[in-house]
Amino acid sequence: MERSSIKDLKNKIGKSVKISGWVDARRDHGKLIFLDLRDAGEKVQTVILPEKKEVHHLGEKIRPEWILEMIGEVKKRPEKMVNPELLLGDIEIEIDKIIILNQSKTPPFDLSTSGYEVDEEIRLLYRYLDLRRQRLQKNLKIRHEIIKFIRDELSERGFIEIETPLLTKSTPEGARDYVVPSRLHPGKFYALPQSPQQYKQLLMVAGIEKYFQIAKCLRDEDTRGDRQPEFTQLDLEMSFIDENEVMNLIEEMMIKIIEKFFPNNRILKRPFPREKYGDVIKNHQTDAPDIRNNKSNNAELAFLWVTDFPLFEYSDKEKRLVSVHHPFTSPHLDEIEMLDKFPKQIRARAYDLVLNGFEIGGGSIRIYQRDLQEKIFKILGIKPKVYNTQFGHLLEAFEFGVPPHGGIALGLDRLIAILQDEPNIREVIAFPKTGDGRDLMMNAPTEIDKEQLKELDIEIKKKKY
RNA sequence: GCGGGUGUAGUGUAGCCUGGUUAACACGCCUCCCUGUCACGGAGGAGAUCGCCGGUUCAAAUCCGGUCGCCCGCGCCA
Repeated sequence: MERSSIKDLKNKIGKSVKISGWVDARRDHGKLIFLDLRDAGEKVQTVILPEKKEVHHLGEKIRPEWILEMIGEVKKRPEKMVNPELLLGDIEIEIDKIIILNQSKTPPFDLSTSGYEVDEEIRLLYRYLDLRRQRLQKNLKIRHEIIKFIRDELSERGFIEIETPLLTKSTPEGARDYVVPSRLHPGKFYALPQSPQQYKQLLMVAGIEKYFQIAKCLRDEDTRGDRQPEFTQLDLEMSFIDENEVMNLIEEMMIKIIEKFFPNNRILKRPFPREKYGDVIKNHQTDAPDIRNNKSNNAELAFLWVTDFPLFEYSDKEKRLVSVHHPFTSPHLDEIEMLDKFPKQIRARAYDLVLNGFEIGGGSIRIYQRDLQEKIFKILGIKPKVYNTQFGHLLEAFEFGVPPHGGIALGLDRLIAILQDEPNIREVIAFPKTGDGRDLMMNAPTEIDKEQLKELDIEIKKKKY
């Protein structure tokens, strides 16, 4: 007999079915035993009658989270016993046969709750159990659906998804890199990408015109509720466009996603308001303002485009000008001649998308002329020898017919967390890391053995731990 | 690195301010009873050296000092 999915049982009244899954709850009335069986997030009540002696005997020792295969008849419940609270509350399965596929220890915490009340450390240690809870199953499912929608939508619009390397080159600008030692090149290191920025620009040089990727990005910085060492971005880039086309595309997609998956949420303003950085700071004292009328109403979605960021800002730490966005961001064309004299006054062709006080994405129109790119590096205090070593590939590429281009990256974890009304992005990531970047379940990071170190020609200086 | 919060059975909490018998409650777990429950119900039971180290005291979960873990924020995050 073929296994039936619990969600399909409603159409099989009167039929004998085979179901399998986890025991969600057990109510033993002595003679009558009820077992709720769960598969793929759906539950159904099964009844074991006392006259089925052998099955009844098994039923007495079955416990929550055991895995059963059950054969029984799908029955419509008598009027009085219908439970209107449950999706399948008007049917039940009268069990003829049970095979215990596996037993389970008592879980270390309650799986039937939202889970917010449980210490997160133990949830992460047993993440495979934590993920059984309904709330997290839903989060992973909606995440999948949103990402699928994005893929379909962009594909229809002529974008193609292209994978870019994870093992790449460390660059000094921006966040701290995660580095990977090279075995074949002792003493040299790859870096894991903070974003596919340079690759996607090089794809524009390659004539791809419309690229996107659901991309893992890695940054070795301290975490926050909305920051993880590795996270997922919708990364996209287009040729022959301006900032309006990028913003309009994203805006249309956002609206579609919310209408399709979150019909009960209300978008505060459509089209999304666009405000210049200077005005945003003046009016809200932050570059990611929450412009909701009622800031505790999470069903209200207040999108805001922040535009016209400054191109540079002075870094006290580095004692030099640094890029506000990144060094590939194009300045406003009519301000280029001011670059030498008043660099801090130059505005960037950059834009951020803010949702309810969180930056959920940022992008820009890029530089596509070698001269201008070199000039920017110089203003940033990077010497030609250095930028030629670090960015020479990009500069050289710019000499081979580069289309004007630009794009954006959207933080999908943040977006989904906000839409799902979760307090942090860990709730929408299957296997998140702790505040100090550990995976408790896998127990990573770990030391590696001497042989591995030797192959990599690496020595650990001194153990401080 | 800095600031704030927090740590008591498997889980979630109370008790701490104002030191004083067997550290309480809920859920879970175990045993028994129960033919209509659906977070079933009833009876009984096991389970905690109160994060760790030290101090004060006749006496410390409680007061004091130190230390560690976790969470949130700041720095940092092109």
